[in-house]
Amino acid sequence: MKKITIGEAARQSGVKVPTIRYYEGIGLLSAPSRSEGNQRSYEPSDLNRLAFIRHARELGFEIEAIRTLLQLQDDPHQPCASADAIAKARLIEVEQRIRSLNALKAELELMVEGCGHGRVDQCRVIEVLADHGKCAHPHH
Amino acid sequence: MKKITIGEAARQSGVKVPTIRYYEGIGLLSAPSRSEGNQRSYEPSDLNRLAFIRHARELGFEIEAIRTLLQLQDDPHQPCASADAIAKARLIEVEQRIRSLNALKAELELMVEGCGHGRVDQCRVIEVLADHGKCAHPHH
DNA sequence: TCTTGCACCTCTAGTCGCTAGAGGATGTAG
DNA sequence: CTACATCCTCTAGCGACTAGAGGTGCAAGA
Repeated sequence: MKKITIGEAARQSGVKVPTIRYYEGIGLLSAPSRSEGNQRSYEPSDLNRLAFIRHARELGFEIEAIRTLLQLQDDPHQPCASADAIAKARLIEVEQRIRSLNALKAELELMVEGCGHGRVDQCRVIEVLADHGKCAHPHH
Repeated sequence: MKKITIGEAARQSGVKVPTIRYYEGIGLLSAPSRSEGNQRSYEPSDLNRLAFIRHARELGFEIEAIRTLLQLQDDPHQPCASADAIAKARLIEVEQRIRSLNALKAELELMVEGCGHGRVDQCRVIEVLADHGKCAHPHH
């Protein structure tokens, strides 16, 4: 149960020091106790919360979504419908993003393949950018 | 060859009015001539440039990359190696992004499937977030 | 004990690519 | 002439940090 400095918490959680302070500032993390010299001193249990946030951020959840998820975690007797809804919404976002990135990928591949490595006036990269009609799938 | 107001340019190019002014402000678009009453008045040829920018933005190119691409377009005798390099770099970015989003998608699907729609203390969504080790592929 | 040097503190400002709003001028249709 | 839409400039805000200035705390070596 020994206390941890912010630097140690950063190392163990993988969340950077200024980011931890930022999370505290926006109320995502409650303010820890302080040492005599006014330095933040964390409980080991704070690391769980930090890991939770980090993981959720890696999965692309927005801060406000994470705020809700943390509140749910704090009150385990609530129904988990909201958590489910947040995750489902995120899944749909990700699926859409993948679809649109796949379209972009196809477009970029055509551009790059079509580049004859000559001069700009024969370059398909520039040409396609200048004329959307030359896209393979012009509906992006 | 008749002149066009900013609103009309916005309608025809699909770039919003404040965004056109913003592009002018950061020097992506050269300042157009003005009417007697100080209102911007565009040439039809400005619409091409606007369309180019819009298309490049849709493909996810950053403003600085677009700035370079526009310079290349303005000087068609240059070799197109830079354009090619920019497009290739963007392609690699997109491919990486797709890979990482596919990993996220798998993760989110597991979370959502595993949610028994009961209470938070049995919810896989919360559980997985709290413990990265429960991920299917913990290397994100 | 002193000093070195890193880690910590707060605060402000910057990043990117816009977007929103205030407060006022211009242009056009009836 | 009067509405009303559109235009103008300017500043501030968004999300999620990141960077830097200017100062304090703390542990270890000489």
